[in-house]
Amino acid sequence: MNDAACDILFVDEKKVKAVRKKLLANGHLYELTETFKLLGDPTRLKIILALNQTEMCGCDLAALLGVTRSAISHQLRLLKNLRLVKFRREGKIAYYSLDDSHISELIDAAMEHIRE
Amino acid sequence: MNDAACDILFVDEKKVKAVRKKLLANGHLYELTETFKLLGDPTRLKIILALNQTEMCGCDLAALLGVTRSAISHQLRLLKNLRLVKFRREGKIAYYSLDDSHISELIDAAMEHIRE
DNA sequence: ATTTCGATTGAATGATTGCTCAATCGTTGA
DNA sequence: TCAACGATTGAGCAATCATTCAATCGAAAT
Repeated sequence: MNDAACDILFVDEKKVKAVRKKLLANGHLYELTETFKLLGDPTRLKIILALNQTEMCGCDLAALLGVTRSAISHQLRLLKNLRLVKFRREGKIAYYSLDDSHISELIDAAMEHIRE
Repeated sequence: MNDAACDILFVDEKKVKAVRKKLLANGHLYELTETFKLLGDPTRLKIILALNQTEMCGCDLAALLGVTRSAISHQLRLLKNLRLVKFRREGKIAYYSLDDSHISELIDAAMEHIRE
């Protein structure tokens, strides 16, 4: 009847405490989640995969993905914040590219899982 | 004034077409996105990290993360669908564990990126 | 059989989010 | 100095999503 009592009574407390301790020992839990979250959107993932081939400007990316430049810009800001992409400015045009070689390894690892 | 005209006029069409072709050559784009999306939620990621340590039942996970068993069950269903976790039933209790060794490699790769 | 209890499911809801539109910024060239 | 144009930003909207509650299922024990 009392859920709290149930939890306290039947949970393997020792196991839970040990797992929680190790879980909290990872100080990068938040960044880890945010990184995966960024990759977990079709538009952003396509941006990443495109930039993994070659650097592109916002206008190119908008044309490639069929969305407005504004949408691309919003997403690129998020990707920049987590240092997934960087950019260089050439006159009016900003050319984007991947910031970190680890990212393609990350994607390769995910592909390995999908291929089962 | 006409955005469409702008896009057609100033985009590096050749580059965009080449990138698009390679992008479409990856037939697992959808699954790739869904996999990252699943990892990009704090509750689900903690479930994965916990199960990476040891198998646990739903009740343990609920106690560990401080949410209802129902919430855990909903998330586990998603994780099962994409074959990220599996389970064995022992009487009334279902014990969950990771389905695939690639997942911890995936997380390691993400940690590499975060550590910059 | 009936009770127990963990697991599951569906509906409802509050929060998050990805997009577009409109306005503005910054750099270039006339 | 002004016009052009790609990039950026903020507001608003529609859609998605994570959670809880309540009800049900299924296995085990009495």
